[in-house]
Amino acid sequence: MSNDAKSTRDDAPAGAPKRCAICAVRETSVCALCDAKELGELDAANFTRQFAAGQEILGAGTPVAFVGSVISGVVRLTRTMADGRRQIVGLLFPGDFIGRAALGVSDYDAVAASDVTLCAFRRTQFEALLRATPHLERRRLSMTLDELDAAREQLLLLGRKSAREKVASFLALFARRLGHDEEADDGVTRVFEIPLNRDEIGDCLGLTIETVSRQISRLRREAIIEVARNREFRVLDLQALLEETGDDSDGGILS
Amino acid sequence: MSNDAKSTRDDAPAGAPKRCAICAVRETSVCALCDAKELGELDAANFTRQFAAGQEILGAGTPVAFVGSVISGVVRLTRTMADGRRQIVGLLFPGDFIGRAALGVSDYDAVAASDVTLCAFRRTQFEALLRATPHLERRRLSMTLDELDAAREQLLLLGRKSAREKVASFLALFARRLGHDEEADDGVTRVFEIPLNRDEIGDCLGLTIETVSRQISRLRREAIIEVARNREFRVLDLQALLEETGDDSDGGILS
DNA sequence: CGATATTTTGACCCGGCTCAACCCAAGTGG
DNA sequence: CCACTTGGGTTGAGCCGGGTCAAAATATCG
Repeated sequence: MSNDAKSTRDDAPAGAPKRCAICAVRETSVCALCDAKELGELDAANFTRQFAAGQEILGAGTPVAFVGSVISGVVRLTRTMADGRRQIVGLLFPGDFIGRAALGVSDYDAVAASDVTLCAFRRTQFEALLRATPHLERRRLSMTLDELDAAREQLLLLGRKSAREKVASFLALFARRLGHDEEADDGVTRVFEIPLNRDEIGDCLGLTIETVSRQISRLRREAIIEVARNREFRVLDLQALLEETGDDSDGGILS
Repeated sequence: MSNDAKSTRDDAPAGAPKRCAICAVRETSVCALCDAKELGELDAANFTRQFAAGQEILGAGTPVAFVGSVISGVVRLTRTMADGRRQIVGLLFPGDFIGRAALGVSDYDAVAASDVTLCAFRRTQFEALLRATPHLERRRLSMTLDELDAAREQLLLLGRKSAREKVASFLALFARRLGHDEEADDGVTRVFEIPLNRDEIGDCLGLTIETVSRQISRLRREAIIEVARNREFRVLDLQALLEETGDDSDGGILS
């Protein structure tokens, strides 16, 4: 249960630097457009919550007490059918916002895929802040439109891409969102860790665990990627990986 | 090209009832929360545009000159891959909003599926209105979140449902959004017209035209639906149709 | 190091795709 | 008025990509 999560509200002494000012997702989160005054109001209302990997953050059909920004870690949003079939309908990375302030319940589960730190607000309080803070609502709208675009991209993936294209697209997404470059003797290698097991990757891509595994094995055999300890990926040939996604653009991954 | 569309701006005499006040989508569109004063400002800025079935409203990668609400008809949003594979990523019904005010280009095509009437605004002007009209931005956020939910529902459909479940879900959607009841000797029949051909239905559901046709034929053989002139559907057994969708809830279709 | 969970691999199968023919309604022109 | 075309839509036959089932290999953890 989410009740196990740690909450902290360590009040900084007056005059000390505001926590918001040193926030890791200051530039990308819902408060990105806020000025110093607005930031002060948010700073007074928020609290930090920690979730361990696998812990439920919001449950489908259960009351939503809080909303907030992902500071670190990855959250997965899951829809489940009556007979157990599952689809991961969203992945939230640092800076992304979780929860719908105006609604008391959620349609899907939100689960911490890795250890997650959240900058949280009481739901009803955040709703009031939204209305009182134009920059906040504007940024929230813009982020939601981006999320909608991402979801529509995923519709194309699920509806029209082959298993190989799906897996390549998925790896390219993580390379872009979580990857960092590493110097190798034969060029640069993009390295990242996927905080999902094969089952969960399958639930993202509308594939079975076996098909995901086979496609990853094949990319590895072709020396496009390397995999260590199941979840650590190294892209040896980014160009080749992007060509396998079926997309015409690189999604902004090339610098 | 969209330039062929008819535009009208028939200025009403002062004191005459504002057009917004008698708008068919007054309660559901982006201006649903606006008060009389705000409505007056919108009324002064909007203009009506008509599009014939099949006409392009916005093209992927081309500049967006205007945004607006669908007054009547259905608009489809399409993503196309380099090799021609297509996915319909959204259907806009009366009341839905088309176009992203803050962005000058769109990622997908918007095409009139049926004859469409749009309540349009110049893009940059609407962007200014958004900022000046809190009720407008709030409603736009709420509608975008609803669209996101719908897109995620569709992710589950594309990723995890069988062809039969996909087609049943699709028909149930139109029964809910466009259907009207008709008294029959053996109970009520839900009637609607789908403004898409089999090809386009396939592009919605990630299926081929043949599979769509086979599933429709099967539902017809089982006396769950009737089809006239290819696009006119009558649901003879709504309960049975809903059971074939694979969903546990009825999506609010039952009164 | 043993125990357990996860991943990989192989063999086989089936739902939905491909390819091809046919149907049917709505023009169109002789 | 009818032959011919044209553009969906339907139906059938066969195939194949990805699912299913089973077993082996590898990680993780106490």
